[in-house]
Amino acid sequence: MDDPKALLRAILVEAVQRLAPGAGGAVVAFERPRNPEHGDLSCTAALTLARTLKRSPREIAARLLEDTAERVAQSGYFERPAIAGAGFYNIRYTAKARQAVVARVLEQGAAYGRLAAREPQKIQVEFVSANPTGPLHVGHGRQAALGDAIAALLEWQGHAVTREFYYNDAGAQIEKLALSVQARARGIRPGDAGWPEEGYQGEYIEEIAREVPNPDDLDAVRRFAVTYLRREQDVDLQAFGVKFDVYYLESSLYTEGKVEEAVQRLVASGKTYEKDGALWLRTTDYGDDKDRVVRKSDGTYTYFVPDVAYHVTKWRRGFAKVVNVQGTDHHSTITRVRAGLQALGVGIPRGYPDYVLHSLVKVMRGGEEVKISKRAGSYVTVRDLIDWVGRDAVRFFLVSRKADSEFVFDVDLARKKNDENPVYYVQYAHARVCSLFAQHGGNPKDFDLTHLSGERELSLAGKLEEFPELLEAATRELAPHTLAFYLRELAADFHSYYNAERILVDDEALRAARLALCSAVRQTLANGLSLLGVSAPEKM
RNA sequence: GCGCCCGUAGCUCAGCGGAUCAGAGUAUUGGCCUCCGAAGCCAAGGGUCGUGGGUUCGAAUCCCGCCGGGCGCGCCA
Repeated sequence: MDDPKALLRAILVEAVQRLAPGAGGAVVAFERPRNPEHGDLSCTAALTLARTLKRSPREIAARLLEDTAERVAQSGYFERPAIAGAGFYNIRYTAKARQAVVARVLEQGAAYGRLAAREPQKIQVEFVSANPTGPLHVGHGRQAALGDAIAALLEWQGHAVTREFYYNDAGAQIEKLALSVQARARGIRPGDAGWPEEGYQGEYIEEIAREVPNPDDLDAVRRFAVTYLRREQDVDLQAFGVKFDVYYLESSLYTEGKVEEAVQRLVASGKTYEKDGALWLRTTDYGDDKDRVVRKSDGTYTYFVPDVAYHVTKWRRGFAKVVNVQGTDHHSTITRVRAGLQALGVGIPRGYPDYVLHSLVKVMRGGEEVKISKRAGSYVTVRDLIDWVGRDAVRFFLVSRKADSEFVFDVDLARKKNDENPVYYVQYAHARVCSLFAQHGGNPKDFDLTHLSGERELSLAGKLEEFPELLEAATRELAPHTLAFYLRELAADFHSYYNAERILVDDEALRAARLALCSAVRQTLANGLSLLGVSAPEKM
């Protein structure tokens, strides 16, 4: 089946090139007018061209219209276009085009919205990357929800995606963990004499301490504690429905000589210098506000070095694009890591890697902020959230906001099993369609979509048509929250339609066509929810 | 003090490569089930888009100042 929008674009690009021979096809851009009176698509080419052509947008639009109106209308997919406002070229889909959308969704099924990438890339998304020093906190939850959704979106655009978890299994934090567990095993409690400096105080330390077989062997304690907490994090991630392809150990960067190699390359690049007994890198040459220490005067490396070495492995492993999902508190590392990669001079692109930084999550319950949990002490855990509101609500809520906005997680709202809760609202739309099938006796097999002629059903079909391009934009912006908003809107349109029109009418042909539309809605909801890692229940 | 991010309806937030951008949900108020799940729908009220300038034919959107909030600013990781 041909793609109406691609056809429209081709016609307009051709006309634009006649009008402005130098202009690229990129000026043919479409907007989705909010006001339905302005049609389904609005081409802004005339506005964009006004400056270079030095003519009024309306005049250019009129020329475009004259040149293309006939062909556009003849396609059968669009009404005759019209010029409006400052010079917008407005297009409305015909009933035939909308009916075709329903057919397309049903034909493609679980693949509706997927794209066969024109240029498939090997892409890595690194997220969570929590050190094994305690249970995952809500910030990790936000990263897990965000990162997994971004990875899924990239896969849907046809890319080969690796989900990766990087963790520090050897540094000072781990040492502190081992000392804390050891102290606790010897009966020393936080605040007592002999309690390690800045030791971990959560109750989980006590649990580990109770089970550690040989408290006097610090190495053994360290290994035991790390294994214990890694296992616990895995259980939580599994409960959250997130699965990683690769767990990358920081220690391997040392044992495999990658850290040493990175340092040697940096020195060879001529971008380093010695000062005060330490080795520095001129990161200021790459936009950093101060130079950074590579090797401390005591001979050990700063964390910056393994960080750079780690990103070199990403590049060497063939990841053309890397997305790191982290909290905004890691902001300063961006410039530093990129500068380090540039200084190596191994051909890594300037903006490598990409970052998605998210702000804090504030958990509210009973009108008050929750700041502590029994198990972890000073913070709320992912496990707490899942226990309180269920996995679906946690995942949907955590991706339903722009990453860089602070997020207030309203536990009471997420617990509600009614219309106030957006997760249930969307899932309910899905279950409602399933319930229609149950009453009808299954999914309709034979249907004639030309019976879909009402304004409401055609507009609902139009909403389905937006899905693929919405996913494309969400992926480009690395912004899964737009998908959460879309699903809410689609559910709203469906509920509205359902209340206005009876689906299971006596007229068999009409009934079959309407059920086919509902089926397409269900499919689209299910596809969108699965991208967010949220279930699409048939009954609730 | 410096850097980055944020400030949109009572509340939680979309919109920010300029034009067709004042939006959604929720809360409040009033309607809709003898009929497909009312876990739903329809409608009303509610904002000089933090503030003061600037650029433009046009600014919530771009630029600058200020106010308010968040996060960074180690030879810590």
